[in-house]
Amino acid sequence: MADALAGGDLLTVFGRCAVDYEGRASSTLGPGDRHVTAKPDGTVLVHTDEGQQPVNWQPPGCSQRVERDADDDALRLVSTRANPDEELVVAFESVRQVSAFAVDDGESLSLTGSEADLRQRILESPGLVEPGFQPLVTERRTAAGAVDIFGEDADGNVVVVELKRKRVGPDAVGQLSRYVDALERDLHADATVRGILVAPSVTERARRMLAERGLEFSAVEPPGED
Amino acid sequence: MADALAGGDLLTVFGRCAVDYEGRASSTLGPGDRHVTAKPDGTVLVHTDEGQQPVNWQPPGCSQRVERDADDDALRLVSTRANPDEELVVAFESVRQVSAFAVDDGESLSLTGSEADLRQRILESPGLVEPGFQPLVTERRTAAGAVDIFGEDADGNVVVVELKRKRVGPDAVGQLSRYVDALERDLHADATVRGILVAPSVTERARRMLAERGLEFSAVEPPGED
DNA sequence: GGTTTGATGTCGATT
DNA sequence: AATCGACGTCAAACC
Repeated sequence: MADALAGGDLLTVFGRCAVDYEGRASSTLGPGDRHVTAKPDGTVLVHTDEGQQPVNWQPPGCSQRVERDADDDALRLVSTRANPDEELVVAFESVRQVSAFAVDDGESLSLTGSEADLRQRILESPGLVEPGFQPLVTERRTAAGAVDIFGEDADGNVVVVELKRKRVGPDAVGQLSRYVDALERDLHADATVRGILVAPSVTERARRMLAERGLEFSAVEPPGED
Repeated sequence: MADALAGGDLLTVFGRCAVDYEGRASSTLGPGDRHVTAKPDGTVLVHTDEGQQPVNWQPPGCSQRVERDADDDALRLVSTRANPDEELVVAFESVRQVSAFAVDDGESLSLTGSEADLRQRILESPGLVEPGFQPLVTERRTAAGAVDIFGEDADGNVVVVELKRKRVGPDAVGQLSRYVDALERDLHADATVRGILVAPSVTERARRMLAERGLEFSAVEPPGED
């Protein structure tokens, strides 16, 4: 088992265990049946029978080792990392299955429908934002961070576009607002800066917040399957 | 295997497979060795040998079924859900291991060091924010959302406190800023509203943004292990 | 290594 | 069912 850990295999253990974590936060989990995965990149995942997220975990890059208790011969998986200093201990009281798999996987995921795809769509058809909109730069830096699309409208006004791939809430309004404020500062007071939130839809509270700040919304869907 | 899916077991399959997903976004993944988990609550996880996150997944509540191809006898795991309409298909070309586990887990995770723990600490020792601070309400509603702690300072000014358990960036400043703006509206212009961001530390950009908006920062650590 | 932001984020609470 | 904000968020891009 220690060989598998050292040899680049993906290791899985199913059994009854208790889990302790100490690091950015602290947690304890009493005994129960769980599925534990230790990946060759240092990742550790502890899964119960419910939920998409692991109940405990350790990120890639961690050091992992298997210990066997001198007294009761019980199995323990210990994973540690520095910066931040964190430790995860999975203490098994019984083990039902241990497996080691050699993994051959050369393929990587191809995904469409992301914000990057929406940006591409806007750059190809700027009129989707509004007639006459002209993109000038993407990722333009401001004192408040990088603007998704920086451009100008049909009248030559500066336009800041913030993109979201799905329905937006107050957080996106805050983001757009920060960028508009920062640009008005950067460009002094000589230019009108319009802020347009581009997303499939907007929540009611976000719509009110946009109105209060003089910001706008334009409905555009991210590209679907092609 | 279909029995295990129906019977409340946790099912795992390791083998060479291709994965297709279509829903909020779309993805394809060519053939490779992966570890697939199907939980009795409807969760599906597809893990490669790298990374903490699954390369593909389906959330709890999905309907899952196992199909065997009439022609080549190949195994397929199909998971679907409505609202949003999503489908995940894992098509195996070879299987190295199939396991089904009955899971007995009555314990739940106990975690300390969360934002809720930080709030508790502040309510017990309000002076940590600043001398004379008096909490009045938690989760006070405003037009922009609920404020973490609403209170007043030694001079009777209204104080809005936004809590974060770790170092904060621009997003937290935007959040606090929205709450202060909303409260100044709600309470008309007759009161001074102070906004204080309470967290272990702040990034440089966030510090500048606080200063620009007349907001404040107070360094408080979340409670560690007890 | 720190900072900033996107994500098929997920998850829980509340309306 | 929709909304909102926390999360040991994770992960990537940029500096």
